[in-house]
Amino acid sequence: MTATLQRRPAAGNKLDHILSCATRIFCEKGYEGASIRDLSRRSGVSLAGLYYYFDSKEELLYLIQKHCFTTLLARLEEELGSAPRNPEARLRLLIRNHLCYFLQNPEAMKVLAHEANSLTPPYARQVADIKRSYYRICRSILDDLKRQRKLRRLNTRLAVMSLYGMMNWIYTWYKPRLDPDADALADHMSDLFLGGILAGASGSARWPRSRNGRRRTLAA
Amino acid sequence: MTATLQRRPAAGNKLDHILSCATRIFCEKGYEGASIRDLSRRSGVSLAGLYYYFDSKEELLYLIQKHCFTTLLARLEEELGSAPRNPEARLRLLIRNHLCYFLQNPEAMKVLAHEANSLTPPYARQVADIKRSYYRICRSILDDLKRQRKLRRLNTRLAVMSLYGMMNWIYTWYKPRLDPDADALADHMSDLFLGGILAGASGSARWPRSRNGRRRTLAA
DNA sequence: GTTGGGATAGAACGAACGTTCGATAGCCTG
DNA sequence: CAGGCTATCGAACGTTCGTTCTATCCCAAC
Repeated sequence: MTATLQRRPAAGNKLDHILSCATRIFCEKGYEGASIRDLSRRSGVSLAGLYYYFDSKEELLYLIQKHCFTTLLARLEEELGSAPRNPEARLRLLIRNHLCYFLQNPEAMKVLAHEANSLTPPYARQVADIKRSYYRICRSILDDLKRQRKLRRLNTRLAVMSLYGMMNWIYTWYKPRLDPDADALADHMSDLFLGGILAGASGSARWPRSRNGRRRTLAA
Repeated sequence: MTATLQRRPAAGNKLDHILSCATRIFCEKGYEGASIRDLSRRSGVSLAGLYYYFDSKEELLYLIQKHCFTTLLARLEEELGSAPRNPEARLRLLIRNHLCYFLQNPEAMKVLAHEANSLTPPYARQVADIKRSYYRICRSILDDLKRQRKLRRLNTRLAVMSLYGMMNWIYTWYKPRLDPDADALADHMSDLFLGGILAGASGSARWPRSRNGRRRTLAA
C-alpha cells in the first residue's frame, strides 16, 4: 500500500534492476499474463526474495508507471520552461519530448500505454493524477493556439486525444530499423497535426463535409 | 484448432450469445484477466457446457477478432466499390466506415485494438492476414493521393499508422455523452488528417523543422 | 418403445498463480 | 561474542485457472 522506493536505503540498485526486469516482462506478456515467477527467473532473485522489495505485483506496475510518467512530465516541464511562448513551437516541443522518450524507453512506454487500466483505485488514482497534468499541458497549448489563430471550430479535447492516439499507437507498429528516428517522427507528426489543425484557419470548412454521409465528391 | 462456427447446425444462436458475453468480459477485464468462469456466470452456461461450443479460450478470442475484422473489411470494400475514384473522398469513406463501426461496437473494437497481440501463431496468422488487407487498402489510397498530388515528402506508411493510431486510440477516451457522434468524429479526423497531409503539398516544408532540435521560433 | 446422438452440467484434474512462513546467512554495533 | 537488523531463500499455503471426465436429459428416428 505504501510506496517502497526509499524504504530500504541500501537497496536502490536492486529494486531498479527488478523494476527494469518487470518492465520487460510486462511489456512482453502483459500485466495479467506475466507472473512473479517469470520475474524471479529473469531477475535472478528468488520468489520470496522479491517480496522484500515490493508488496504486491500491482505495486510493481504502479512503480513502473509512476516513474515513467513522472520522468516524462518533468522533462516536458523543464523543456517548456525555457521555451518561447509561441504555441506552435511549444506543441512541437511536446511532441518531440514525447516521442524521444517513447523511443528511448519503448518497453516502459508500452506498459504505460497498454496497461493504462490495469491498476485498481488505490494506485490508479495517483497515476491518473500525473496523467491528467500531462494531458492538461497539451490541452492548454492547444487552447492558446485556438485563441491566437481564431480557430473557432477546433475541438481541443478531440485534438489532444487525436494527437496522443497518433503518438501512443506507435508501440504497436514501430520498427527501429525500418522507421525513421524519433526526431524525424516528431517532425512528421508535428507537420501532420499542425497542418491539419491550421488548415481550417480561414474560418469556414476547407474540406467539404459529408455529414450523415453520402460521399460528396471533391474535385481531384 | 478448427473453426467452430458451423460445426453444430442448430447452435448458431447460443454461440452468438456466448461470443457476445465473451466480448464484454474481454473488454472489461482483458483477455488474460478474464476467466472462463466469468463467462460461465455471465452467459448462464455451465463451465463444462461452454466447451461444447468452442475448443479453448484462445479460440474464443480468435472468433471474436476474426468476425469483427471480417465485418469491418467487408463493409469497407462494399462502400469503396461504389465510391468515386477520388482518393480524398475514398479516404473520408474509410475513416467514416472505421469510426461508425467502432462506435457501434465499442466493446468488440476494444478487444480488437487492445488484444491485438494476445493470439499465438496458429490463430494469430489468420487474423493478421485480414488486418493486412485492411491496412493495404488505406495505404493504397494514400499512395494514390501522393501520386496525384505530388506529395514528394509523404511517408505513406507513417501516415497510415498515424491515422490508425488516431482512430484506434479512441477506445481509451471516448465518452458517448461528452464526445461527438461517429459522423462528426469522422469529419474531425478526416479534416485533421487530410489537412495535415495536404499542407505539405506545395513541395517544400511549410512549417519550419527543428531537426536535432533546438526550438526555432515561428512568428506568432 | 427403444435407441442414439445433440446438448448440458457437477465434479474433478493438474498446473499455475500471488503471497507468506520460517529459517538462515552475513554484518554492524555494543 | 551476543544481539539485532538486512537481505535472502526453499518450501509451502490456499486459491484460481483452463480444461476434461462422466453422467444425465431430451427428443427425433426407427
